[in-house]
Amino acid sequence: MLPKAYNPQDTEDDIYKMWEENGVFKADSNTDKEPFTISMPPPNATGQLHLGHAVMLALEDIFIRYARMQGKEALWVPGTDHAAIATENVVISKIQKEEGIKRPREELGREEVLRRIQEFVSGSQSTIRSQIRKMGSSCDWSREAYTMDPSLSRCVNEVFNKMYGDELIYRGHRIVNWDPNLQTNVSDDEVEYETVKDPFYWFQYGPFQIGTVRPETKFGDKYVVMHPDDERYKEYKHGDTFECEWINGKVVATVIKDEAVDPEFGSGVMTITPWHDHTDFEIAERHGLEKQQIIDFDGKLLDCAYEFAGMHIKDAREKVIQKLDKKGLIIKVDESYEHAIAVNSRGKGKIEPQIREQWFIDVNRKAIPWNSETLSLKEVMQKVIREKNITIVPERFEKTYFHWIDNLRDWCISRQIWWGHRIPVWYKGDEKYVGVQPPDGDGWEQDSDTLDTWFSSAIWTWSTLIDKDKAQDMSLSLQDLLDQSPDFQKFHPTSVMETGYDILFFWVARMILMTTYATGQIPFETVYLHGMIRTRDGKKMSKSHPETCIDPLEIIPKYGADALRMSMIVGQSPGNDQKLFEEKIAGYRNFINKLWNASRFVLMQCEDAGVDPHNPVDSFGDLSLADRALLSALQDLIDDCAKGMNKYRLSETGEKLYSFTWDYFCDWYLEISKGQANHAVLIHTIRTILKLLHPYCPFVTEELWSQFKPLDASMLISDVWPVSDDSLRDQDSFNALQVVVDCISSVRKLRSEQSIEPGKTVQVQIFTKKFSKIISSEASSIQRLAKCEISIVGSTKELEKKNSVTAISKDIEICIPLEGLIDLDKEREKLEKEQKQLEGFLKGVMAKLNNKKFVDNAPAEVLEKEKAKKETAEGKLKKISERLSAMA
RNA sequence: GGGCAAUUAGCUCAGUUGGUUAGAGCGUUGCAUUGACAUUGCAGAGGUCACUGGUUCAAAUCCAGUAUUGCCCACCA
Repeated sequence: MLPKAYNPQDTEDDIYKMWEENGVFKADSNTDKEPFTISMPPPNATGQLHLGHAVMLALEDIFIRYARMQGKEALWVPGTDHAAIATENVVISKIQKEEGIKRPREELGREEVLRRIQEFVSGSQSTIRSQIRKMGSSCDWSREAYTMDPSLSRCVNEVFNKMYGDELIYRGHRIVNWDPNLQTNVSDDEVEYETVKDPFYWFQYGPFQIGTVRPETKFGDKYVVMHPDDERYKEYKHGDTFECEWINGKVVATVIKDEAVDPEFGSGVMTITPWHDHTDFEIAERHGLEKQQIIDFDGKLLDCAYEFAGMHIKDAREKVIQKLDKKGLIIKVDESYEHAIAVNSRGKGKIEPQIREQWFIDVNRKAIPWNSETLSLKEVMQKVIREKNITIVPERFEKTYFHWIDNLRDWCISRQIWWGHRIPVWYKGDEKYVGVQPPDGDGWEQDSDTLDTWFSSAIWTWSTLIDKDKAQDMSLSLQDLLDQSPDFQKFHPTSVMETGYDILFFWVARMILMTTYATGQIPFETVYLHGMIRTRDGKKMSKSHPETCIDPLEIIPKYGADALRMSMIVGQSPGNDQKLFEEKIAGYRNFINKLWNASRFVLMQCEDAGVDPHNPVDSFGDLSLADRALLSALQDLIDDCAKGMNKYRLSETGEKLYSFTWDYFCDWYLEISKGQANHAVLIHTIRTILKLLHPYCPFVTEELWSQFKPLDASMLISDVWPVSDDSLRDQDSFNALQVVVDCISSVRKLRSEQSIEPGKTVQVQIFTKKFSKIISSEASSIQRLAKCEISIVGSTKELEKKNSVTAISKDIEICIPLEGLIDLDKEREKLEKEQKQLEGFLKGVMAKLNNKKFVDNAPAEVLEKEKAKKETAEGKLKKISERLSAMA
């Protein structure tokens, strides 16, 4: 016998082990079955699973389990990401903290640092692996991948090489977002802005007044820029020069007219620092101006600052101001100026733009053959979405996506860190070699930079499917590798890319770009974007607020993975954030337990009746009204689930399953069936519910399945998804049961209104013509559940006199009118109103159906629906007019 | 500055091409409960669907505007 309450801790690990040992997660590339593939967004190999991962794992596992039960060849590829900057950052500061080494890179050297990082990553990976298992994720561990695996690294180099060959990758001196703390540059997308308050200084610069928050960068300024249409500065011509007193003596300045200057801001004149500012850089490029480096890569001032040289910019500001003030060049200071400063999203170091030689991907060069055209990467990215080759759920993110592409600049892919894929370019003197492998001969030195971590992530859907042995054969080209990898051939393109909307740009857009370019295949059919999980106050969950922060590793032992999964799925709609708190999880724990106990009850019933719950259900025998209604509702549930799952409406489907199981099956059917159970119906229904619920809560359903599975069946995870059976559909019985339900609840209500003692049986007269048959056949159930004795009175005459629901005597006799007790005027009014509405409705539907454009364009399904609407409305209308004329 | 969204019960949220009386969970109130389950059951209270107009036989749903909140992108020295 099962224990009274479900304890997930007793079962979950064993069940996962059973699945894994039986190889049910493992997909076969050599099969005729339709493939269904998901590439798991690889967690960073830096730490622990958090709720963001948990929601991702839950969603994807539901998709995968559903597909698997539908008989598809379901493959879910797990893996981890080396997370270049994030990981290096974590390990470096760990070394600094734990070993007191101030500059680990300098002191330990490249090899040792990489070894330390690798060590850290290995530990982290095994933690993550076990955490993914805890969630019940049915991913194919035999195909586990890591962005730094040899075969994946090979793909990285192949793609780099191909792009270089197509002149889509170039090296150039550009202004980049330099982080002096981490000694690397970061991409535009990794830059965040923080609002700070800084004094805003006004200086006299020759005849002009200029404003700045950063006087410490102004040493080299020798251009003044203004808008060409600015009337105030008409007298100054582009190219005019003048001499003026500045920080370190006199300088010669040149007037530049450029439209980038906003005449409304400040005095409409500014000086520029092209080496350290994006806008200034662009202005300087346009006019061919000199660029001078003022700040070095550590954030210290260079020689051009004379007496300030070597000083950190943080300290220089005050000193520079003092000097300018002495010279009388400061006009005024605005102390409460607010502006945004750029920081690195990794580590929050302040960004100091610098000009450096970097590797870029050219997003505008037309180099990709596409049908009959040649497109740029940007255009490819736009095209696949515009032409609906990929569906984004929810759709509105398409707009955000296009907006991002419109603003997209060339992608800087080189990073000055050590952890990651080293750029596959080698130098010897002035010679340069680009290739997948190092060049032959001595004296070649590889580029010291590594690639942006998103470069390898961008090919994740397919680099993980490349045959590992084939990848060692260097004689094969990239195309050969693709052609000769069975997994790639079978499982790519993938079916769904499920991830958080926050990495739509970082990752999803780049996968579309890189994969479509490199393989000619669009990486996925659907992008499903989930929202962030927030605390009850709507704040981001972060480790700094442990009191409101929910840690899946604490929740799972307490409530079970199933409950956690359901609490994250139900109530979450794609693309929207959700608030999660413990009470909600407890609610689903209760649901799991309810399912458990319902099963326990059914098992008891079977035992009492000597029925083996493993029996096959071939026929149901005699069906009661309740049985027929239940089976009918079950068919609708099966259809709703399939529909909901196919449309990725997981929240709605989960809710339906919840309410069917609890409200209908447990609270009604099981109550009614007490004493007169149809075991075949009970077993069939439980089995169906377990199947439908399996994707949502795999552990408890698998555990219960072992109690109910037919003798020849195996594990639930690999069982077949239910299909509805129209012969079991019985709308009349379903409606009739509603009458019985109404009847019981009316009696209960009256009992409570009349304050009748709970134990006491009451007599109830039910006046009804239409439902007398149903009620008499279900009399025993009603009497038992409502604790009453009923008598059915066929005539309504007697009741009409009373004209209301009445307790004739306080505790003896109660009348329940179900029909026949009608206020004629009210009824007529109601009917007329309904008639009017229906007529209007019909008019609308007819207009649609007569509209040729609609009929021609609408999908068959929609058309059917409209026709059905029309028919039901017509039927209703007919009935109403019949009733109305009968009343008259 | 540009864009995207949200506003529904005390709280958290569903509500999909406009269609009966706007739903759920939690909380709350009353009652019940000794054989599936107190991780329970039954019943109830609680809503001007942010506001103002418009379209329609019919609007939480579509349109316009207003207010508040959140997010994304860009960024001005």
